[in-house]
Parts: sequence; structure tokens; C-alpha cells
Amino acid sequence: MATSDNDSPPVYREIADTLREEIRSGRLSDGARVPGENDLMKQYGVARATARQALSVLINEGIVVAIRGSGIYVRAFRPLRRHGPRRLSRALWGSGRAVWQADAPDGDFETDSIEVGEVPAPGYVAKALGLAEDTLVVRRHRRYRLGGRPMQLATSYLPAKLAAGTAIAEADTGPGGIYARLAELGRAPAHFTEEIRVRMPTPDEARELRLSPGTPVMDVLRTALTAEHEAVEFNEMTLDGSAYVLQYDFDA
Amino acid sequence: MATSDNDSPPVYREIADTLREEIRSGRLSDGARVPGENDLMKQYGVARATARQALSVLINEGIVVAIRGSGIYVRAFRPLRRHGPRRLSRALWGSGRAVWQADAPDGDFETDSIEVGEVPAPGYVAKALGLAEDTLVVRRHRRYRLGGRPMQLATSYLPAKLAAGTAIAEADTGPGGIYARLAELGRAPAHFTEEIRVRMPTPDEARELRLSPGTPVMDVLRTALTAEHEAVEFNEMTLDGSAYVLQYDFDA
DNA sequence: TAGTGGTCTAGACCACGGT
DNA sequence: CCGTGGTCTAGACCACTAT
Repeated sequence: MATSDNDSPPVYREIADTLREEIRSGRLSDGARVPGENDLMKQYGVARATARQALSVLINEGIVVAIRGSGIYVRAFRPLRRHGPRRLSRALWGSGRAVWQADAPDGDFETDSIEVGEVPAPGYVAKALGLAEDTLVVRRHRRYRLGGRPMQLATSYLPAKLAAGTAIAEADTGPGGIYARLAELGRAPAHFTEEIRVRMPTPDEARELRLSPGTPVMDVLRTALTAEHEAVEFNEMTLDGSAYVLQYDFDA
Repeated sequence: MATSDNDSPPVYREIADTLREEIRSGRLSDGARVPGENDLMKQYGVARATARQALSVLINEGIVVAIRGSGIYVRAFRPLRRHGPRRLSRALWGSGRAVWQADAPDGDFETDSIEVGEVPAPGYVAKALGLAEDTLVVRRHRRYRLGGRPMQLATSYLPAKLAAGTAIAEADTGPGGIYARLAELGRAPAHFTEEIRVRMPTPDEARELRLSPGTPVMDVLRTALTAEHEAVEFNEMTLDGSAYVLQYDFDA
């Protein structure tokens, strides 16, 4: 049989569906071993490629992970809650705590691979900051980890006119982070707007965030405005979609 | 050669990387035709399965779509902006417009496959509404389309004690939708909390939303509270990730 | 060393789309 | 009709993990 019966789903889909149901129902729980290629070949009497195709469906859905030389395992989802408004409350960074520390349940968030420099603003950055294209901006790129696990990449841009020569342009921005520094400059952020998109990661992002196949990322684009509605920061974040739940509270 | 040279990426990855760069750079633009299986076999001298594997990488990244009998094409991303706070302002549903109509640029949003009924509250719903598990709730499930294209699935739950026997339990809830009805019952929503997760869709969702492979979805879980902080609605939405950008504005 | 997943070849038949 | 992508078989060699 080169193909399956008329109008019935392809074999690899039926195998994938069966396995998915095993997982969804909890008969195969988090971390449990899933039947591998050889098992499926025997159980269903299919060729190697067909068994692989079935497994690749589940891998691309992000519900199982393949570990080379070992087997296929059910994947868990234990996200971190990132509370939009609360984490950016003035009280927080006013108290010397950096914004991103609010997300950590036990404060073991770390940053690494920090790059700081001045660059001409790309078009969308200039637009967000209300500047002419190619105006100089301070660019801060870093990666955040929690317990060694990479969680997000972030790049923020601030007008060089404002930030150049200040601690904002240093690797270590001091207590309270860049928002505390902006406040000292008389430009305390008062309003924020965050924009969220989902997509599959680029291979570079997948490597930097150590994403397993089938994991989407969230892009969070935040613009910080002063009380006078002057844009003082644009922050472009890429979050591991399997690691975060975002929360926003607001009134009618 | 059964495999590629030592430590170099597999052939299918190199082909995928090349094509991805063609797309990223704009040499292949939105909607353009991408070299197909037969093209890749000739150009790179590889077997069918290898060419397919290269293309499947891009398909799973959501950057190309395969059209049977026709070819492979670069995919476009033109999302709708869904503005969290603004769309739920009291002025809106107070004026007889339903909440979801706020998202449509030209008002041609439609709902279909509406199901309304009373069910025992599942655990997470009961928790969100502050009810005991299995307390009766009114359940409203529907699908939203824009210009014929399915955009999101939504299921809302309201305490049956509140909503049973009212227009809320009807397919057509009347002008202003369920929020206007809640206001008439003296339970106008005053606070909202939205929670956002991202993941790959289930096959059912992919079918209902007509998602092409490689498209993630966003889950938006919203709880509506009265001024007295009584939970009056829990709404579980699943959005086509390629169709939406979410926006939230808030103050420091 | 035995077993696992990862890559690849060389074929085959099918369903669908546009000419 | 021919070319496209979709499914499937039957092999092969490799790299890695666990024992």
C-alpha cells in the first residue's frame, strides 16, 4: 500500500493522533517516555520514515522532545508569570530593584551577554521614539536567564541625546536600572505601551534561547513615555513562549 | 555520502538556511514562489526526501506555505491590532456596540458557530470565577471571522445564577452584548485581567482557524470583575497568531 | 555494545492545480 | 495532461546515550 484508504487520514497522522491523545489524557504524563521510532515500526507495521513523520508532528507541536540516543519524552509546561503593569510600577524601580527582577519567583534572575553601544536608529525604532531615522540612539542588548536557563532576549533603545554619557550607556546601570536613571534625568517613565506578537523563532533565537523544536516565541515591544508623553525608551524583547505567561490588568 | 562532512550542518539545514536568507533579505518577497522539491533536487543534487526536509523546516517556521499541485510560496504577515484596554472601555459597549466589533478596521467582523448552554464549571473556570467546582455556568462558544477568514475561537463562562434566563443565555445577546446585559443586572464589568500564553495549535484548532502549518496561537484568558471585585465572566480565547498583534497601555 | 534518534538515498503511487 | 506537493517503503550509515 503506497497510501492509505480513500479519505482516511494518512497513517502518520493517525499514529500522531493516538499518541497525542495518550498524552492529553494523562496516560503519558510529563516527562514520561513515549514510544520511539522502533516501537512504532513494530506496533503499527510501518516504515522508519513513517514512524519518524508521526513523531515529527508531535515534536513540531512542542508536546514532546526527542533526546538523541535516549528516546522521546513528554514535555512539561511550567511558565513564569510576567505581570505587565505591576512589574513596571514606580514603586518597584524607585526602590532600587530592577524591573526584570520582579519576574523572578526567588530572585535568581541573571543577565548575560550584555552589549552596549551607540547606533543610528533603525526605522521602526525611530518611529517608536518619535525621532528622525538614523538619529543616534543608545542600544542595550542582553539576555536574561533564570537558574541557568535562557528565558528572553532584550534590546532597548534610548535617544543618545538623553542617555549618552550617563550610566544608561554603561554595562551596569546601577540600582533601579535605566528607569531610575531616567527619573534622575527628569524623564521618569509614566506611561507604557506594550505590543505582543507570536511567531516561530529564527534558528539563531532558537539557539540563544535553547528552544526545543515546536516552541514559539513572543515578541514584546514596549515604549516608555514620560508624563509629558515624550518617548524615552523602546524595548524589543523576545521571550521563550514555553517559559512565560503574560498578565495585564486594566479597568473598563 | 550518507551524511555530510564532519561538524558541518546537515545538507537539509544548509538548503533551508539559504532559502530563509533569500526570503529575509527580500530577494524572495511576500507571495513569491520558492524553489520546489524538484528544483532543489536538481540544484543541490539531493534526494527527494532531503529537499522535502529542507522545505519542511521553513514550513514549520511559518515563513512559507505549500500549495498542493502548485508550489511553495513566501508567506505574508499582516496582523490586526487588538487593543486591550481601549476595546473594553465602558463607552464602547455602553453605546450598543459589541466589544469584538472594536477590533475590526471596517466593521465586517462576523460571528458563527455559536453554541450556548449550561454546564458544570470545569476546575480552572470555577477558580477564575470564584465558584465551587461544578457549579452551573452559562457557556457561550463562538468563532469570529473577518472577511470570511476565521480569526479566533472564544468560550465565555458566566455564573448561571446570574445569567440563566437572561439574554446572556440566548444566541443573540442584543445591543452592546453580554457586558451591556451585565450592566443592566447591576453587575457592570469594571476591572479586567488578561492572561496570555502562546503555543502551537491542536489539529482541531488548526482546522477551525484554517491555520497553515507553523502558525502558533495565542490563548487570551480574560476575567471580568465588577467594581466590587466580583468575577462575572471568564473568557477563554484562542487567536490565530498570524492574524493578531495585542496592545496594552498602562501607567507606571 | 546495543539501542536510540538524525540524516540520506532511490525508488513508488497518489491527489490536486493549472494548462 | 503534466508538474506540483503528500504519503510511503526499504534500505543505509552516523552520532549519541546508556549499560
